[in-house]
Amino acid sequence: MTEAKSLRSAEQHLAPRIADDLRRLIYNGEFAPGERLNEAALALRMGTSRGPIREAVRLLVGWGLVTPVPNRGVFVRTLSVRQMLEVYELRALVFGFAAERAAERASDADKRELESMLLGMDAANDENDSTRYYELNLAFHRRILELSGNERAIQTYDEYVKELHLFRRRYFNGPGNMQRSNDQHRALFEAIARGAKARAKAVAERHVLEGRERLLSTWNADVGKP
Amino acid sequence: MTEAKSLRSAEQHLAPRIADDLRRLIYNGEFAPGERLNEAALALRMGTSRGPIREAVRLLVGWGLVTPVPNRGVFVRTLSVRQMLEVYELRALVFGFAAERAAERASDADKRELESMLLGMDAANDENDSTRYYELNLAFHRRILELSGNERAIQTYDEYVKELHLFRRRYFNGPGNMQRSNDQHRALFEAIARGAKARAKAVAERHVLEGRERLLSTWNADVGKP
DNA sequence: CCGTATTTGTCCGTATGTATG
DNA sequence: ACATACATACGGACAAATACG
Repeated sequence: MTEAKSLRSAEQHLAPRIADDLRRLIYNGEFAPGERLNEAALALRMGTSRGPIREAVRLLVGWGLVTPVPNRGVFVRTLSVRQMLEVYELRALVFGFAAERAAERASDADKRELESMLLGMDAANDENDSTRYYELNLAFHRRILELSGNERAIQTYDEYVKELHLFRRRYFNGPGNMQRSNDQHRALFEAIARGAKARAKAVAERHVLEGRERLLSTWNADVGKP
Repeated sequence: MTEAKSLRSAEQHLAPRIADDLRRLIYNGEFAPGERLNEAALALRMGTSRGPIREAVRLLVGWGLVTPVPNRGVFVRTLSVRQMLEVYELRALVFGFAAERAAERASDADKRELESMLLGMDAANDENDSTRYYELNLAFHRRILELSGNERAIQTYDEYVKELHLFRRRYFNGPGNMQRSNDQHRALFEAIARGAKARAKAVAERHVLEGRERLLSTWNADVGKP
């Protein structure tokens, strides 16, 4: 439902907000991969005209969530397994880089913050609260990216995560992997905490790549769509 | 001058072409960093209305060449030295990754192609043809990216190169560095040719990072703008 | 193979917000 | 502080192209 607009005037810059709404709708599966987005229908749904819709859609194109086809419209992007593997490789690369830098740069306060996130994930794990675990997991990774001190790296990483999100919803991590994933988080934290940059980098890369392997095997068990 | 459009009708999909024209204009310095892009003026210049201009500008935003300011318009992005250093680090990372993969995957034909590019750069160097050297240099790097077999890596790399282009025009490589740069190319080629992936990765990373250092020292000698 | 319907691409008028005198 | 100028944001209409029957 996405609370529709009620204010009539003083409502400017609709496009970015509409783009964010659309992003959420795509993540939630309301618009399935491969589906076409109808400008007029979206305009009606969002209670606006086609202008802001078009701009919002262009933003989604820039984010890689939809692909435009001339004179046909835009389609929710379908990430092939091959493409997903590619993005995972790059995500591993950037995350490894960030972890290496974080090991060099993290302050004591930063380390305490990371540890508290770790504890939170432990708790979420015990309570089998996969949603909360997922959120904390995202925040943990992002914090490490921030600690790299490289703003552009954060941006790149976010792009990858956004794209993988298209897949992650379908092939979700089972609860069994949650514990294992968090063990790796702890190993990564300890490497960062003691400034072992080479190990931090290796552990971080491996962590992402193992996530990739899990998803891949889940998919292989499925023999789902290409 | 960028040959203006002459065809009047049957010309559709203006936005992507306009965006590409604008990209060239920015690269050529016609629009200086920090300068504001006026929609109406651009529409007049391109011989179209403001609609396609708006969309083209949004594409530029997605490419990171311009930054939008609410109710103020878009401005040609000014890459700070810090930002440039960040992008260089990431470019080095991706290039190192690609070189490692290329060392594993390059066929004999691929290797011959790389070597011919190398010879072309030698020739351009001898003739002091920096424009041709620059083109071949770009193609050489790009070919290695392609050999990585990771399409998304190519895309990411292209993004970085586009952004750095904003800077490269001002702080251009002197001819003295051309020889040294090509020596590194040769070392990289040899590592790829004999499948030494670890060395290929290291050489590739160092190559980009040394380019970064050169640019940095050029800038330090300048004490130019932030 | 052709006509029709639907959808995207384009254009321009109007409103709103910011900066400048 | 106020008025004016100016640029973008939005809305709706027209034109072109594709898909379908």
